[in-house]
Amino acid sequence: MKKQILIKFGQKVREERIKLDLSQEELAVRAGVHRTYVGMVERAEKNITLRNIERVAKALRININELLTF
Amino acid sequence: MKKQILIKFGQKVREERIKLDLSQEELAVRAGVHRTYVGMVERAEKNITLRNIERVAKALRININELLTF
DNA sequence: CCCTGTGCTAACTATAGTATGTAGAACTAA
DNA sequence: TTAGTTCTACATACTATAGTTAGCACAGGG
Repeated sequence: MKKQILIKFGQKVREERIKLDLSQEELAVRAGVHRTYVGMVERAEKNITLRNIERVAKALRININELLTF
Repeated sequence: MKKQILIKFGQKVREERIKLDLSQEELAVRAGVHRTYVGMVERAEKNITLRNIERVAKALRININELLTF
């Protein structure tokens, strides 16, 4: 794993999560995914799918294309 | 499958592919994915991952966030 | 000490992604 | 007509990996 695109995406997620002052677990609950999964995505250890990208974007209250703008 | 986000994404891919006058197979070769996979994505039968979204975007010569703008 | 947040591992199950083959539509040519 | 070509839909089936879950470690703040 650890591909550039995943690293950038993970950083963006973390950045937006911290802006909202959320813990990984809080974000996970909002997005309807598992606690450790958010950590894995932020650490670029998972190649997230489109449906989960959408869930995370909604949980972060930003547009999906904005979440993909690095 | 057949979630709204996948339908929109599939439509966008097809739209951009046709703009470039590419067949599904030509796009597949450019993106380094399988022939039938492009068809499945366009028909919203597959929940594409971020790395493949990037590959398809590059093959279509558009930005990844543009491909996620519906 | 707790308690919270995060990193990390390992194992599991669900599904993404690969590959082959069949069929049919639309076109081209003989 | 009939035959050949290209493109796409669709049905499996396989294998790789996404996504789930539990558990342990450790740091920082109460």
